[in-house]
Amino acid sequence: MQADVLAVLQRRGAPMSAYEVLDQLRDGNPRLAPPTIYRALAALIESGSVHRLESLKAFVACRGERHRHVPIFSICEECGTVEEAVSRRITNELSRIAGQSGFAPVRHVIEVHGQCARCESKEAPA
Amino acid sequence: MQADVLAVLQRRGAPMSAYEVLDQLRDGNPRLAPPTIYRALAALIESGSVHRLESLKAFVACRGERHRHVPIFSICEECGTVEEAVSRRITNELSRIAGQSGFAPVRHVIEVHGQCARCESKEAPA
DNA sequence: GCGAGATAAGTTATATTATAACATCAAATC
DNA sequence: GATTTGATGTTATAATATAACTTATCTCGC
Repeated sequence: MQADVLAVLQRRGAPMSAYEVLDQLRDGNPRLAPPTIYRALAALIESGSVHRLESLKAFVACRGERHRHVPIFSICEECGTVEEAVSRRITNELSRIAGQSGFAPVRHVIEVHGQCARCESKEAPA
Repeated sequence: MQADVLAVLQRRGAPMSAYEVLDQLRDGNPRLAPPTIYRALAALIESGSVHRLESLKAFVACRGERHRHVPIFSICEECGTVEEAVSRRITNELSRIAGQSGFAPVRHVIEVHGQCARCESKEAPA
């Protein structure tokens, strides 16, 4: 099931809601129910193969290295495209800030909303 | 209504779901319905007085400067405490990364989950 | 083989979060 | 006082997510 869910997300290459994934997989398995999908997603997230985009309530296949990185997502509000980046500097700086108050980070959520280059140039073509 | 909602969030000083806010305000106004709360929250977020913690699906009164800052939230998964911080370095670095791909940021979501100093020391007291 | 334990998936029901769509009301303006 | 405007009320429902229990499958030791 995890493989199926991951395959759907990878084929799409863009964020999908859990229910979109569900609908896809129901084509081949009409009795599929939400818990099955959510469990597969939880396992995939645990293993780092999938990320949840908190601010979109959506899921996307990981496109960076699969472990121990802090992904930074750029989310275009026009076309929905999502880019995944990594930055040691950001990671370090977040650790530093956390350290100041003795906070022990376990998980980072970094999501930047805006407009990608493509959509920007379309909108303000001057 | 915005004032009422903000007051509830400030009194609590911790994240609350929209429905928790709703329940509070229903004490004085039993017919209150979700859209009213969500509308007030939307306006407060727009004005910067309230933030939505995406990864908690919850809302919190702003405790930083009210405008034009990029808040960084530390969320303790033990006790639920949330700290709000600001870092020019992070903001700058995110701009730099965005700039590389021509992405124009509009809104940043930075949330760090982990354990606060207090809960950490309680848990591993050696 | 076969039973015990572990893991994943199925199933049913429901909880939680959020919004659409339309109605009402009150103040501001003319 | 009619009219527009903006906030709120009201009803209904959409979208997201999980609880709780059941069933199937696998594997390991015997």
